[in-house]
Amino acid sequence: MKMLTKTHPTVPAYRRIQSEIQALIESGELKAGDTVRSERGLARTHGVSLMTARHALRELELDGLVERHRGSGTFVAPPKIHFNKLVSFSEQMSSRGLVAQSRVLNLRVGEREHDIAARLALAADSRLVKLERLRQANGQPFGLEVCYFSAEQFPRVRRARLERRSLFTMFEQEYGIAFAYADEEVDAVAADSRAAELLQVPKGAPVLRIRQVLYSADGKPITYTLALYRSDRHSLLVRRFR
Amino acid sequence: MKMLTKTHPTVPAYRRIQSEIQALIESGELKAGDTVRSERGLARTHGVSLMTARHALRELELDGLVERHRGSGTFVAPPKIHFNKLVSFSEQMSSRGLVAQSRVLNLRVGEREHDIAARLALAADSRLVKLERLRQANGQPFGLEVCYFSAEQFPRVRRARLERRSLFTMFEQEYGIAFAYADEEVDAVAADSRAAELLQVPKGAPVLRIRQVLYSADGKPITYTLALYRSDRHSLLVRRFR
DNA sequence: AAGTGGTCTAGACCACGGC
DNA sequence: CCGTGGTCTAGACCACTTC
Repeated sequence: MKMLTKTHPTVPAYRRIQSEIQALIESGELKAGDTVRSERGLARTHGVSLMTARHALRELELDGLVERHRGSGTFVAPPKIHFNKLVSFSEQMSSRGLVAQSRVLNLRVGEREHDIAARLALAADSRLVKLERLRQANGQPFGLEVCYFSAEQFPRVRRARLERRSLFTMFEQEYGIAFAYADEEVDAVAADSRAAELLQVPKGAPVLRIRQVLYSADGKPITYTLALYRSDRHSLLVRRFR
Repeated sequence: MKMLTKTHPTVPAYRRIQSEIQALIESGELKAGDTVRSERGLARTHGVSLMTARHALRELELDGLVERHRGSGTFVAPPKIHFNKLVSFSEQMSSRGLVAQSRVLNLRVGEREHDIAARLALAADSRLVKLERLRQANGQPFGLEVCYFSAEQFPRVRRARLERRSLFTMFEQEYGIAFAYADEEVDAVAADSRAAELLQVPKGAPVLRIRQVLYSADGKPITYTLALYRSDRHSLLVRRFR
């Protein structure tokens, strides 16, 4: 019944313990397979009860950072490969050791396209920003992306910035929007003549089409993107469960 | 300090409480938005401590079955739409209101294909079962699937059964294998003449190619499937997070 | 046997929500 | 104000793994 020793916003004790261990793992001081201090050890040195120390380790387990084995201990989990993870184009490229580049082909403000507005849960005649970019990896054309979003809600778009920063970053920094998830519809289509030329493939070549709606943390659709990828340079990885 | 009142395998108290509430939800007795009994209420009627009742509700929350709100209570969560879920062909079809059919084009035992054996973590010269099926929906050709698995581990394959039961079911019933997840690599290719004929599309038409490795619950790869789908009749839905 | 995680108790105080 | 979930205590016994 003490409940003292806190800065006012009262970070729970189990959170502090959890963060401390998480920091050790993220800094590399604890590597995959290393044993993590036991419940009893943590309880003693942090001056908390067993249940509280246990809570901290349980949360780390739920986050996938540690594995717990009855009778033997708690261990740093092997780094997870993130499947079905939402990443920006540049993150995607750099994780494969490629240099990402983007060329803005078109940037128009004020487009009206009913079907796309509908997908973004906007009024049918809403003004949209339409941004068309050619994605390149190591200087080679890779994909063609056309992205739409509300011109009213997001008026500050500057072409120059988009050449360097991702749209992703722009939305986060300029508008404080945190993206949470994206729904993608994937199929195969034949490249039309314009796409073929830009992607440098024969007209009619099969390309991967991805139509994506990106949602913010509060569940609102923010952008709609139609993308065509050269199939020889891009394939999609999906993990399905259960 | 009692710890009595148990059948021998000792189902933990929090699990019993959890199962009981889960049953109420699954049977429809509790519907989305309904309030679930409080920690204190459950503790009293189940004769357990608050921490134990709390544990039960916490697990239900982690399973996504309930939402908890401090100060107001615990509520049945709205039913979740399962994204990136592993389902059989027939489940996939019936969820769209279509009738699934399968025609076995080929069933060969004893194939040796080094690259595929490698993907299944088998010795390079392992004997494989190769099963080729034409998938149809409402009588229309839909996709072409070639599936491989170890002939040594799974010798009991009967053509007749595969026309009706899914491979999925066969593995589960005959070998007690529970599938856990699948990794899929998706791209777009042009239909070769055989695929074009079977799928009734022009030669060279873009088709969606999915190469899938299916894993059992213990993380072992069980089957490798190469599938081609008519793009006009099938598109893949993926949800990506974060 | 010693140490670990898993379950559990019988309380407590707190912050928050709705009345 | 009262009921709710969130955090926490100072213990306990059990099942399991390692030595």
